[in-house]
Amino acid sequence: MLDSVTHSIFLPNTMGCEPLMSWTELFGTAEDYYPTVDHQTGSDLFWPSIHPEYWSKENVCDWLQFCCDQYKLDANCISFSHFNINGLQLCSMSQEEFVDAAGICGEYLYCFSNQIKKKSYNLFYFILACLRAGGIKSQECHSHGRTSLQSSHLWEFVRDLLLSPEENCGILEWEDREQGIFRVVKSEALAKMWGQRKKNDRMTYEKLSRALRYYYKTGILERVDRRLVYKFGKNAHGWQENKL
DNA sequence: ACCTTTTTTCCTGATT
DNA sequence: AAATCAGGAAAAAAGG
Repeated sequence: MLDSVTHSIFLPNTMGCEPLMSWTELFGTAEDYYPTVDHQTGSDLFWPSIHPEYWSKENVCDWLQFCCDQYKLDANCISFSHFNINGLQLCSMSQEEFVDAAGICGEYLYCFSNQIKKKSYNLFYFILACLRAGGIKSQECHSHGRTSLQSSHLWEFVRDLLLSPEENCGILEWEDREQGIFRVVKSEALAKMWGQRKKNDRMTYEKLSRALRYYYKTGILERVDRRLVYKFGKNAHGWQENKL
């Protein structure tokens, strides 16, 4: 039910970004659903609970992740590096800049960012409710203080690591940026990090690489005959420098 | 409850 | 010799 409704926010009429009016109409007040929502819990700053202008980079990431998840935006058309910014910067982005950074998704993101800038506490509450209903996922994302987007698949994890120098710390390295060829520099570290992500402390590079080999079949990766070297295949997206 | 896809685990054997 | 690569098989986890 949430899905159908929320979709209608984003996939409707043209480019126009008219404000969302009907939250209470649709859902009742947020309090009806989450009477105990506390929008300034001690430890973690939930991004929905603070005005976007005050968001940290992490908050922006979480917001982006939320949008992708909740509105089924294709993360592949989003240039993550463009969103390595804080809330103030996010708020000052024009529609053109959103489109630059995220193609067609940028229009929706622009739309949504406008909504949250506007004020609409009901909207904040609604988002918070979605996050909580969606369970641990987004919260974990927070508690681990991740600065990159969570992605469920191994190849996306690898890709995002490749794309975020901060977290990468020399674990992966581009061999040929244009062709999507990369090398695993620290195999054990990679396995450990993937294990962390999956909450599996028994992960090893042996096992991780088995999973990577399965990608050859699906065209996510292509075989490179060098040890510890892989190449993104035609079915992998979002790794190119100038994507869209 | 069921089904599909992805990932994990384990293994045998080859290669570097 | 120690890592890595190759996949088959099967089980578990995830997602729908």
